[in-house]
Amino acid sequence: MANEQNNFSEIIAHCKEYGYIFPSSEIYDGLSAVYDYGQNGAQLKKNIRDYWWKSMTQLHENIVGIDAAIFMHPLTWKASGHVDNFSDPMIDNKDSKKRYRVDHLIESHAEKLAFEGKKEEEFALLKSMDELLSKDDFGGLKNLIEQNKIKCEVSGTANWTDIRQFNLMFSTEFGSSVSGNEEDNKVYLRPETAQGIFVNFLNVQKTGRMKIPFGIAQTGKAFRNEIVARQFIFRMREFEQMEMQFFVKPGTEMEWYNYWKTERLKWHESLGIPAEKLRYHDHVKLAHYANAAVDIEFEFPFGFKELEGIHSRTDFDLKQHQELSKKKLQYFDNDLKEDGKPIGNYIPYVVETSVGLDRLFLTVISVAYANEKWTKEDGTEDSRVVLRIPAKIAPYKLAILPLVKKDGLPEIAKQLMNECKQSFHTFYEEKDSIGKRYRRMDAIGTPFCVTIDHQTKEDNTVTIRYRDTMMQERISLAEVKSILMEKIN
RNA sequence: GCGGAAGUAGCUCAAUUGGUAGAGCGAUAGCCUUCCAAGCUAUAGGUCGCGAGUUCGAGACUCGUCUUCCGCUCCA
Repeated sequence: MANEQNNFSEIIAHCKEYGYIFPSSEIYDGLSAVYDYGQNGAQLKKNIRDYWWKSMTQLHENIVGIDAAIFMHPLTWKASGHVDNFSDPMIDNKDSKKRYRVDHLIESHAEKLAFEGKKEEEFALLKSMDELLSKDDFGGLKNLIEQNKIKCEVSGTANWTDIRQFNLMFSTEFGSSVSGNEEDNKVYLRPETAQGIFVNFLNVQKTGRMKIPFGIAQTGKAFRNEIVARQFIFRMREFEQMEMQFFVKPGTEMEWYNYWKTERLKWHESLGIPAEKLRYHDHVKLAHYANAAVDIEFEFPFGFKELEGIHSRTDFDLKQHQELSKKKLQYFDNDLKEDGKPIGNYIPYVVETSVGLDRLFLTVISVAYANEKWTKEDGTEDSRVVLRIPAKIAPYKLAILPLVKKDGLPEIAKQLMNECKQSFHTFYEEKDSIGKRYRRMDAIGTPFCVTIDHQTKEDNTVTIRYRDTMMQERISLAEVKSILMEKIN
């Protein structure tokens, strides 16, 4: 356990040291639970995102991608339940440090009153609570708690903090003109990308002439005000999701749920994530919108945690949006029933796959990172830190290294670089000994190095060196590009 | 938010009882040319997290503050 913790700090340090991830606004001491991706991190993140996008849209002809705005009409979040379900007032007991939802605390006291036969007091308490809650009168609620001498079950004291509201969503002001009422201008930064897909369901279905079943994919930033946000990029306030909502005929949702459940696990394995580090975790307690839900969990250095969620969301979202927008969000199914007539209108059911891009990034890095030590043939110790990132998503695909920086070797190397850089990301380096340069490429996860030496000038061959095995072999200079193209696809 | 620990160069860490900051690695430039880090030379880089106080004098002592890490609390 201590070892794993250690390993995790090593990974975090490595990410910073080699341009993968920096704490946000670091020169100002950072901003809690916000991180920036550096030169190598941004490239890796983009490669993962592209890989996902391609596997969703290009490899499934019935899935298309969109890019909806982060700002959405405020009613969106009323419809989704985010406004009402996730902004409960909370209160802490100063002695036990235990935190309660204010309504839960008062309700459990009311139950106690009922148990004692004090029906009238119970009724009065609940009535005043509802009134105060609807007015957001936190001072009044605290008075109510104090008047009723409601105590913490753990500490047994009535030593309470002030009531505070924890909002899941970030809000900001919309429009440059200021109305008298702040609420009029209030918009939220989306806490999930899914709603951008739901509100565009009809636009995409009609303009793309999509037939059910079909999917809409999207990647993008989302924002959540987590109460506690730690564990590096695992839980951030600003993060990126990769979501696909799959619209199906009601009654067929379990079939598709199971399809995506296996499909998504296979996809993660295709990224080189070992099967034994992945597992399903079925939700027993379901969210208000779902009739089935499973997480794909990955064994992070700090334990098995959610990487991707697959939810059968029923017709909850479309139905809600239909109700609040007063627009019909239905699909006319022209497939024929047994009686020869079309099936007709219905609100589709939705199966969602939703993976955190940052979590996937951390997964890839966790799997890739290795601090290796071994004994050389002459008996001395040797070591290296290597990121075994799969070639298809590695930031740099190839490093081109002249063995020495004279005798015309850099010229040959640069010519090769010009030939390759249109096709894939290459890195050129002529400083320091060749071994040191190999180590540097290991540390940032470059899968292949090609070294130009004096023999190159004689027979047009170069050494290709493999990051994972440290093996090397001679190949033709002319074939470098085509060999690389083959290896990274 | 609470409790504990820690903040000195890019990284890892030093600096005797308070006397105006050092090393290794790394980086940069040059030398050497050698297919798996740790050869030679030179250079750069720190108002010791920030603010105040005590003192002739503070990296060190006191208070405050910020940040990070660990634990608890919360998490659709």
